Amino acid sequence: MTPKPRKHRTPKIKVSDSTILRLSKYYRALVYWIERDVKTVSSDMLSQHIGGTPAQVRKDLSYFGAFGRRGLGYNVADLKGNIAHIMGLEKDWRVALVGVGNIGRAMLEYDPFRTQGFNILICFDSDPMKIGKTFHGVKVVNENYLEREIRENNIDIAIIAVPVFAAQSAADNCVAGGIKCIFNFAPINLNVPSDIFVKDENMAMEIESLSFALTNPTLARGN
Amino acid sequence: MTPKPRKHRTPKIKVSDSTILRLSKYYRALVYWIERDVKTVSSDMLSQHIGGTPAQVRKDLSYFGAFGRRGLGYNVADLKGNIAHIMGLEKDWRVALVGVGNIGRAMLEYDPFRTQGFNILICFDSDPMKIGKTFHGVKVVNENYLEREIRENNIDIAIIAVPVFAAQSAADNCVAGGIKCIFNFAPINLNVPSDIFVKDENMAMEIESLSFALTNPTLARGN
DNA sequence: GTGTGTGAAGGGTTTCACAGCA
DNA sequence: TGCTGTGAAACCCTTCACACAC
Repeated sequence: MTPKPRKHRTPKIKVSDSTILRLSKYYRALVYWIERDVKTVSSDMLSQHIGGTPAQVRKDLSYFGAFGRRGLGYNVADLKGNIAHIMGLEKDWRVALVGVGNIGRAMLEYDPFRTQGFNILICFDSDPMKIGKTFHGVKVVNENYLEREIRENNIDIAIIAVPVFAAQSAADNCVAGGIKCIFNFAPINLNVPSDIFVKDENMAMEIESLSFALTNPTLARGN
Repeated sequence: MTPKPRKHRTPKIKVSDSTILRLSKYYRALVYWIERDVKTVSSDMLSQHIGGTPAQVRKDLSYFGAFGRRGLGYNVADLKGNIAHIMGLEKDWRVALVGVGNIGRAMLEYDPFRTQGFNILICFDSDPMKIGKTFHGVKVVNENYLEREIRENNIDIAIIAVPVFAAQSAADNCVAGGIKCIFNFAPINLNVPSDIFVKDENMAMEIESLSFALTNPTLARGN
């Protein structure tokens, strides 16, 4: 009768990376509809909004629970809350930025970051001209102190935005400092223990895939 | 006897996006070895360098040709040349940047871009404070002229780095101007004709997948 | 009737294992 | 012998289709 609060379940199997990325998209779509006072959505609406199929939406969600009501669809606010909880988006994360170059500074200024609980608390660089200065309210510390500062500041996520030649040792120091999660912008395969989660953001790769798509219009597929 | 020049073949089937992204990695690895005067590599070396399996390396390459020599491996310079040709990396691409905000400026300053033949020739913005100015040697033009300028400058690739609310209309104007390839940083699903290749770079999604990985250490998988 | 939740089918990518060639 | 190239097997993800709940 009354809409029961739904608890999400934990899948027995590891869930695919594409499912997780789609959950992010669903989340953004739900925020969009909340702003517009839409109360209920169907898997069909969700799929159209993000560019997918209704079956896939239902499958993705079904890994974590039964959030909808048959014949009615999903309550927008509830589903948003459930996804936020599944993905840990209500939490605040303590983030460190290693390398205050162009990409690093773009991350500092990137708003969706801050507003979603990803707080860059400390920056590192090896350039004496930058050490001691403040960028966007965050102090730049000598990269030599990476391990200690990561540990003492209880950092959850390290963003590595240094040149290739410095990336592996930066990662090593982060790991030594106890980091469990790395967001890596350097176009190199970081060697880390298997319990460390590394997410690569390799702009060069993405760009080159555009070149491939233009060169081979008949071979390339979407994303 | 003499190492014959190998021509690459065109696959009969569409090749997966992950294969293309790995070709980029192989390419980077080969450049690395050329700098170090390594003449020959095996699929095993390649796979270790980028973090994969030897079988996958061979399979990926086999879609495009037989570039190795049984019992010997691959000639580094030849393979680099072949991959460059497959991916169109010897070409120069005419790129337009739509939106000169933080991300846009980071793209302007991003070196791997320029050095690989991706030339940002023109920028667009709607901010009167920016129009007419020059960033990194590139002039900023009023976004209203997007369609015309894209056409007249024969732009191959448009980078969309505007806020969400402006992204769809920017894409529409690019398409009207004849663009075939879009690199989209706005966290929104762009609606474009099916012959337009769109590559999404959604930082928020990537970041949220880190949050998921930290929240569910046992469920998350690599990249 | 409507739209979800899900086992089963289908399709695509990765891994295996070995033939074939240097 | 050593390592590639490649069909076949295994695996994973997506799509289908329908029972079921509202």
